[in-house]
Amino acid sequence: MDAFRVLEPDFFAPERDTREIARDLLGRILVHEETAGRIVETEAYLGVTDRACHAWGGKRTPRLEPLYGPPGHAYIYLIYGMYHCLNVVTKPAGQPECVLIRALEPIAGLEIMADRSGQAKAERFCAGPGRLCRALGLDRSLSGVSLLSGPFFLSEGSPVPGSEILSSPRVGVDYAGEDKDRPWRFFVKGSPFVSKAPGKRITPADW
DNA sequence: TGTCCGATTGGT
DNA sequence: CCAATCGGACAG
Repeated sequence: MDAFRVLEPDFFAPERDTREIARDLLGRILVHEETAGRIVETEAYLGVTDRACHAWGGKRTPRLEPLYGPPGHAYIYLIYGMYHCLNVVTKPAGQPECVLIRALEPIAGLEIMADRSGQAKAERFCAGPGRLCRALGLDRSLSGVSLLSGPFFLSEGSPVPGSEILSSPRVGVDYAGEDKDRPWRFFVKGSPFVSKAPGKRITPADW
């Protein structure tokens, strides 16, 4: 894992839009101990004004504290009593915006991922937010930790050019009213590792 | 303390 | 299409 160079802190410069960061995270590497994967799918959650965001309306609870913390840290929560979802906090403390990591292309520790995921094909190991957390061994005990150092971190990898990025509405946010259709899901065009086949509402990767 | 629900997944 | 499964949020 030493071969991976950790992402520089200025990746999370205050002036960067969370959607820009969501796109720039594509192609980067997520490492946890002996496993690693290339990010191929993300979603942006824009804080207090975004009905799909956990912090909508300024909601703040113990579980959400990491989301209100410094950028470059993880916000991990348990969903449906059995799966975990990993988010990367994108803005300075007090500004609860983040990027949900939805799929990875496995690149290290494939045997471990296969065992943990119970999946037969590598394309499925990390295809979905719950699956990738299971494959990398991530759970809420890691919520709040920095992703810029330590055994759990983000590495530079190679950013994906805009021409190779597509966007669509976010998945599973029908409860978000007027915000449910915002095209803030980003994924690598043609990647067989994304969580689901691109739907019909694909748009250019803009906002 | 009691009830309700979910940024998912896997099986029917 | 639907059940699994439980922590967290909130009402009382």
